Formats: sequence, structure tokens, C-alpha cells
Amino acid sequence: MIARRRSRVTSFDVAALAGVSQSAVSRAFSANSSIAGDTRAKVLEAAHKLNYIPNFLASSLTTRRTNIIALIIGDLDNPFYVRMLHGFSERLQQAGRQILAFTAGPETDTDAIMMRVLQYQVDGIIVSSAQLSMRVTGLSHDRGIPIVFFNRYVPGSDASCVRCDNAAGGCLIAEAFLGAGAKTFAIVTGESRATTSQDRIRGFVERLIECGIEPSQIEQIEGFSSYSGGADAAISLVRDRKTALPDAIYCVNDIMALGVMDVLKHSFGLSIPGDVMLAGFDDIPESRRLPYQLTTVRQPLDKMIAETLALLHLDETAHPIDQGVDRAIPGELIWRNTVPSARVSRIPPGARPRSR
Amino acid sequence: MIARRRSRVTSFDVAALAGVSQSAVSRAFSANSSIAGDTRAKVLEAAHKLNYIPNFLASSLTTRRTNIIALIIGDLDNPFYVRMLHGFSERLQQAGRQILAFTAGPETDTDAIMMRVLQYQVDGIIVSSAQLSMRVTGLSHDRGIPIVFFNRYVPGSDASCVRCDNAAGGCLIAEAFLGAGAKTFAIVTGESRATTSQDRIRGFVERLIECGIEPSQIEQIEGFSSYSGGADAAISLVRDRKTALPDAIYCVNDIMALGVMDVLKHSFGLSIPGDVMLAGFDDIPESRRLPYQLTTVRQPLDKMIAETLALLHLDETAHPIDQGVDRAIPGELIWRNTVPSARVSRIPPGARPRSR
DNA sequence: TTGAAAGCGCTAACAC
DNA sequence: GTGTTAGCGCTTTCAA
Repeated sequence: MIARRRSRVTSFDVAALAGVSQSAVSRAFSANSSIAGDTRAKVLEAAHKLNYIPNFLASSLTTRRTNIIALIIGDLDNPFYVRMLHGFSERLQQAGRQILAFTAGPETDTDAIMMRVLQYQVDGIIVSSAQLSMRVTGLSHDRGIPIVFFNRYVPGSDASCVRCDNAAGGCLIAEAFLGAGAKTFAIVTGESRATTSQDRIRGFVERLIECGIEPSQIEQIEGFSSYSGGADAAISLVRDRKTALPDAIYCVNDIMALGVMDVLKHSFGLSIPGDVMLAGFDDIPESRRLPYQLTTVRQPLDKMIAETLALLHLDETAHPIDQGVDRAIPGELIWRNTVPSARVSRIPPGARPRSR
Repeated sequence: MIARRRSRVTSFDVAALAGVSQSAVSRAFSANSSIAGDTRAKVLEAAHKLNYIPNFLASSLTTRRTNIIALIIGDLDNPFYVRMLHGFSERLQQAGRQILAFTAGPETDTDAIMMRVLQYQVDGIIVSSAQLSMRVTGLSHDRGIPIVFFNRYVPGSDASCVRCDNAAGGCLIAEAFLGAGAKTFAIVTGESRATTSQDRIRGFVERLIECGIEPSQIEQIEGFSSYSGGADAAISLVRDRKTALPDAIYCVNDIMALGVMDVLKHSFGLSIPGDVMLAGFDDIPESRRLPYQLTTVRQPLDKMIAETLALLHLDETAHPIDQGVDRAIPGELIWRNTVPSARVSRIPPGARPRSR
């Protein structure tokens, strides 16, 4: 058993042992500060002897930088957001910064989380979950803390946002289905409040309609952005059915598509794309696996991360905060085996749906 | 564009507006401190007017508590550790604490990460990745920061550890295979340095040998704890083969088992458990899905999390730090479809392998 | 280059 | 219950 709270080793202790002033210790630990080589050496040696580690929080009081970035994660059950976390973590860690992580389910009060984030004087905030109120993004800006929304936006807010061009992605899927000869469609939707889901639906539907599909040929069913939501959607799509199955099913994200596919194949013995075509969105690692081979739209994750970090201006301490920036980065259609690759499309080239 | 670094609103500003002293403001924001109801009301109102939010980092200087817990995550590609993160996040968030997250691949220098963790004066550290040197755990203890290893331990160290009883779990799988009539075995191993993998192998092998299996009937192949590692292992297991396939394959974790299964079925047209039995360890959500239905050992995640948090003694500020505690919580065998359920086992009851 | 001294924003005795 | 005061551990002028 070790007693807690022994008094800490401070820069004063180190200074005393090294025979220098406390400010010399401070200088020894900060890069490019004017200090003589041997002074620094003396300090470092004393520090090592005492197991001294500078208290970063104390220094943040004066420097006003914590090197902490808050990341609010909406859905860890979706592998895409796990990959996002992974990506940010690697990039940030190698830049000497840390992630303060928050998870927020659909029912979580994101504003409450933000209040906690703000108490910690983070250097930046990345939000990939349900929308925040404008008041809270305002509080963040007041404090000079940049905030960027990842793959979602707050309509009408001045906060910046980086996302996949979701509407254009939906459009790509529509064209793939059309090119393969589909005439009737089902959309498995995500959470209705998520702009991501809305945009992916809109791009898809608008393109279909442009190409002469009747709205009555497009049905929608809720999938709640989860594997089991997708599975349930598939069940009700097949079971309670009077008319023929749709030719093609578009899942607004891959994780739902996996659920749909598993149920279609294993519970109903349907073949894909033989009996129905299927497509997703995201390109999570699972989609590439042997049992799935899912045709989908790949989100440009690396670019999105780089762009998000750029908008945070982490290294330019005095940089003003960007507002209202909206970066929509195009995704890429990944052809695999769930849509027959009649790649030669005879789709009218006409104007595509606009990005927002 | 918003300029950065406007001077902050402090408790002095609030005090001035409310017509009270600065300490009154401090009191107003801390629970159970002696302050009159209407004084607090006045303060809160002024604070609201000024958009004041207390600076938690400043207060941590005196209180010596940050409400931050560091979590070092070894492998985000393994869904088990994603679930772990999720679990800790929920429990900690609802207790008003935050997670400072670090990811550490197999090649990451965990000691370097620890040095960064220690700069942040966290209230506790949870490590679920490669082993740390003893020197670093010592530094943490010196500072009065409790540290607990999650599902791994540092042999010979005095750091505490919470884990699944991995050896006993391996033993369970051995018995399941034996009960189903298997005589020859393959083990797909994880990272060789991970105690988790070692223990799971040991428990399995010892039990087999106790039951009269010759060591020559047990082959081992590296799976590197990943899906693709499992897939590769399956390929070399089948392809470069002169003798018959083993009766049963034991993957030291589920994510590898999925890779093995996909390859066996889709690349080689093998049936499971018809041609080979298969079992994993962890019980990740994917294992329950229709295409897999994997027989496995369920790690008692909730209990493990609760136990870890208990060892941290987050609420008892003065509690001494536990040392050398080792909690091995038994896992549960989950029978699904990859091992024929000849559940009536005629296995000699003799002494089981010991836990460590 | 170095040391002294004044903060950074807050908490916690201590008197009143 | 409230204000005064002395820190918490560090950075950063400012002189020397």
C-alpha cells in the first residue's frame, strides 16, 4: 500500500538541487528558450534524480494552451466512428496532443457535455454526434476555442464543418443501381435527425427522380443507424409484404447494410445481388470481408481528418477562428459484389443534386 | 472570423458584477459549501450574464483532482476494446469524470505515453495495452496516481490488474472440443508478448494434456490478434498441408476467429463445424451474428470495468493505492454453432490449470 | 543568460 | 455566512 498525496516534487525542488533559480528549471524544460547548455544539463540531471515531471496543467494557466482536444463521439457501435477516433488519435498523438474523449448516445444531452468540455480549456473541439444548440457553439467561440463538426452540421449555425459529400454519394449509389437495371427501390434510413442520413437520402432520391423514377417506387424504412436496426428493417421489409421485393436496397450506412444482408441471406435464403441488389455508405473494414463484399461509397476519412485538423489551426495560436466553413469532400464509389457491375451506365448526365 | 484570446471572464469579474467577494463566487459553484441561498443566486445570475464557466484546470491546482482518467487503449481494431472504451466512458461520464484517451499500437513506446499521461495530473490510469516498464509504474505510484492494468499484467510488477480468468477460459474451450470428440487441435495465437494470449493458450493446452492428448496433436500458428492475421493463419493452415486438418481450431480471440471462419468457408468451401470445429474468446457482438454464431468464452466486461473502477478508489481521495492486486474474473462459455454441442462431457474432473 | 517578482484562475484556511 | 489572504506549480516580463 502506498499513501496518496505525498507532496509533489516541484520546479523549486529541482532548482534547489541544481543550484539555480526556479525559472531556470522552467526554461530547461521549454524548447527554444534562452538558456545555456550546461545550465540545462544541470537542471535535467537534478530533475531526473528527483523523478520530476513538469505539471502541464499549471503551465497551461499562463500559456493558455492545454494541448488537449475534445472529441465528442456519437456512435462507437458504428465502426466508421471507431476508425475516425483511431485516425484522430494517431494524428494528434504524434503532434504531441491528447484527446479528451466523450461519448454521446442519441439521447445524451450534448449541450451538457459541451459545458464540461469548456471547463477544461481545451485547445479545440471536434463534434461527431447529434447537433448542439447554437448557444453552446457561441460559448465556445467566446472563449476563443475553435470547434468543428465532423460529418454533420448545425443548420443555421456559424460553426464550421467537415464532411463527406453525402448527397453526391447518394447520387453515386442511385446511378449504380440504375445502371444495373433497378426500377424499384427501398431506402433503409439512419437516425432521422442526423444531417448525414438526410443528405444521403436526398442525393439518392433526387437522382432517381431526375432519371425518371416515380416517387411511388421508392419506399423508406427506418434502420436507426445500427446493425440490429438494419436487421429489423430487413425483416419487416420481407415479411409484411404484399408486393414484390424492391430491386435494390440502399442502406444509408454500411453497418445497417451488414444487418440487412445477414437477415436477407440467412433468415430468408435470398441471394444478393441475385434477388435484391444492396449498397451501403462509409466503406467500413467489415464491408470488404469475404461474406459481405459490399458495394458502397467510401468516405475519404484521411482527408476529412486532415481538413478538420487544419480548420482547428492548432499550431497558429493567434489564428482567428474560422466560421461557417463547410468542406464537403467527395466520396468514392467502391464496386464490389452486391450490385451487378453493369458499369456502362446510360444515365442522363443532367445536373446532379446540389451538395447541401 | 473571431479573434482568439480575448481575455477570459474570471471569478473576479463575476464577483464584481454580483457585488460579492471572489471567494463567494467560488463557493457558489461548489456543492456543499456554506453559502446563503440568495448569495448563490446573485452569483449565478451574474455568472450567467457574463457567460462565466469556472476554469477547472485552475481549481485542480489546489484541489489536486482533475476528474480526468487516462485510458491507454491497445487495439481499437478489436471490437472488444471498443466495447471496453464504451463501457468506461459511460461509467466515468455519469460520475462526472472525463477520459483522456491514448492509443498504442504494438510498436508504440508505452513508456513514452505514460510520461505524457503523468504531466496531466490525472486521477487514475487504466492500461489495456502492451506492458510498461516497472520504472514507469513506479513514477505513477510516486505521484500518488493509481494505475490498473486491464486484461494484462506486468509479471513481477506490483501494479494491480483486473482481467478475465484467461487460463480458465482456455480450459473451458478445451473441454468443449473434447466433449465434441476432437482429437487433434490447432491454436491460432495472438501477439506473443501479450499475457492475455499466453494465458489463454496455457489453460487450453494444459487441460488437453491432462485429458490425455499428446502435445504432438496440438499445433500452433500465429494470428497476430487481428482479423487479417486470422485469415492468413487459416490460409496457411489449409493450403500448405500434408496431413489431415485438425479436428478443432481454437482462436485466442474472436476477431481472429472471424477471419479464420470467413476464409475456411468462402475460400475453401469448408463447413463449420462439419469439417472443423472452431472456437474463439471474448464474445464480441459480431460473434453472435447470423453468419458466424461462434462458440466462445464471454469476457465479463461489466464486472471487469466495475472492478477496475473500484481499484482506482476515485471517490476516496485519501485511500492508499492498492498494489499487487490481481482480480481474475471467470468468463462464461457461450455455446453457439461452431462446436457440436455434445454437451455431456466425459472429461476427467481432475485439477484444472491454475489461474496464473 | 540569469534571477526576482508578478501573475494565471481558483480553493481553502482563517478571522470576523 | 462572508471576506481576506496565502498559496497551487508554472511562465513571463523586467532588470541585472
